[in-house]
Amino acid sequence: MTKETSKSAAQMRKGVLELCILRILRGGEAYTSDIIDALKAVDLLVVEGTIYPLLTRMKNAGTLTYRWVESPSGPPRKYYDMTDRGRALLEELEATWNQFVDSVNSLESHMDTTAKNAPLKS
Amino acid sequence: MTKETSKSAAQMRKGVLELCILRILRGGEAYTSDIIDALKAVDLLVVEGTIYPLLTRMKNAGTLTYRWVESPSGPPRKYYDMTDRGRALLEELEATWNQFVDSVNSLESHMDTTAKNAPLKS
DNA sequence: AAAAAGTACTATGCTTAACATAGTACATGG
DNA sequence: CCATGTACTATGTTAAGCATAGTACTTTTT
Repeated sequence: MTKETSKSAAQMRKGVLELCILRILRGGEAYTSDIIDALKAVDLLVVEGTIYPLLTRMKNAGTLTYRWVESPSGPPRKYYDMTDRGRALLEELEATWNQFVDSVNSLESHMDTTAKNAPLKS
Repeated sequence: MTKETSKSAAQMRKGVLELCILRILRGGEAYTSDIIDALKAVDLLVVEGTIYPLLTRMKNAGTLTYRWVESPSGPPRKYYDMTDRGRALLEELEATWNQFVDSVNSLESHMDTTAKNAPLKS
């Protein structure tokens, strides 16, 4: 992947991380490292620094809650879970995402949309 | 669509507009209003102000060229076309896009990834 | 018991692309 | 000749991912 496309990839990630987190949490509560690992596994995250503030934003927005759970090794963990508001948002984001993908892919086929206005070659 | 999801939609658009423009131009040269209309038709663009600077960026990056064409009504138009570099970038962005969609959608199914680390309920 | 290492979370600033809005220039029509 | 419409340009704002550094707590090591 070139420098140019990796920049595009970073931009594409914007806006879907929230959806991805909600999708992960649909399977049950998880703590930050679990979420990070799941996202990294599918190359949707580069660094931890991105996810911590996002989880805080989502918690403040009322889409997530967390509870402290003692860890077998290390400091206690925040286990996150969806709220009802989060479940509603997930549904909306699913619809938005599917629409979005359809829109982008629709540009693959009908390339005559612009042809009707094409000028004569000089 | 709520205020929250429309924000997400705006974020999702980031990074794919370049790909979309290249997809549109694959069908042949087009001028800015053609491109804007095509993008608006599939809800991938809100305002013109976004696309003009983007086309300039892409021209400066060497992925696009343009030629002036007299208009039947109004000022002359910039007709854009892909360069060889643009065609190469298009291929890369196609791959990046497909990978990206697969990644996001892969989070739909295996929701047991995190379950193995799930704590006991208190 | 003190030092070292590892884990989990927090805080600050940067970059970039979409958005918003206003403004300029040119051509046609009344 | 002025009004209207079309095409392009310019400037500033916002927001999310990225980069990096730092704090706090726990377990392990010597």
